[in-house]
Amino acid sequence: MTEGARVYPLQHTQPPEPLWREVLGRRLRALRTERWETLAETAERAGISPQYLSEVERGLKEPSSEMIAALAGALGTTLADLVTGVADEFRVLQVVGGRFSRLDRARGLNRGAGPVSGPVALALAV
Amino acid sequence: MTEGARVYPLQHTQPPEPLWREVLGRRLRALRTERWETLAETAERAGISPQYLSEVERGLKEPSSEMIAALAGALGTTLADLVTGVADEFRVLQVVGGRFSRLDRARGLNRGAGPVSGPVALALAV
DNA sequence: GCGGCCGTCTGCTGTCAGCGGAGAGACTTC
DNA sequence: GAAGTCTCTCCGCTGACAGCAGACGGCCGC
Repeated sequence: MTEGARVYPLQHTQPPEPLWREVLGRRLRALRTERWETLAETAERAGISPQYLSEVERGLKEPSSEMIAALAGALGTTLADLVTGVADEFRVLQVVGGRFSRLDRARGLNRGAGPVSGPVALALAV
Repeated sequence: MTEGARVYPLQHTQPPEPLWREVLGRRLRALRTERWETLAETAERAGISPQYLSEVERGLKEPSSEMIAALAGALGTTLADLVTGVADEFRVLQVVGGRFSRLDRARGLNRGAGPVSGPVALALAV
């Protein structure tokens, strides 16, 4: 019975609304793959490591503002355009999982506490 | 750390393009003041301290994605709307503060063709 | 097989997020 | 005019995480 305890180490409660870093990462990866570039290429131009860029694109790490600016430059776009793209993607994702957002909004904050119920399927083609 | 403790207090002047955290903070403060609320009120609803909210609004601290979501909820808006507002503000600031930006954007991108002459890396100036 | 390229996972260390405490203005009331 | 209150901001501390070096599995060409 030792196999029972399976603990997820870094599991943030998955909110009904996707997080900023997740949508941003998705957008960054889209921009990079559109240009047919590898992690190493884009990362070098942005002055960061490819490992870290991989984690940022998957929404696992929170990039600083300087990072975001560097990545926007490395991907041949501006912060304004990048943020606009993220905003658009938010709209799309909101339509998919957005039934809960009002409820969640009324609740205020769930700072790591509070059970989040609700299966959220973020299946989306970019 | 035997050397004299030289501390760099997170200081940077305005880059040609404003940073994400700066524009976001500006937008957050605008949303809060529009509702005639104090730092304490909004902060309590978001579950954070008013001191910290003050620093976030002034662009001094980098809020996490969960923080941003909580603040959006506390201000009665959604992440999508908040990010859209930030994107709009980016455009405005771009026109006002930087005559580079249009030119910069029109310059397009250097399509992965070799290393960019100016490394796009973090530009923290004096 | 094997060597190189691509992306991801694992630890580690330095830095900063986030808060508690206190101070500076601006009013109000006595 | 001082004592109280309310607002926002500055300072110092500590736990948490950003960011990277090293290594690994999958995939291709030779």
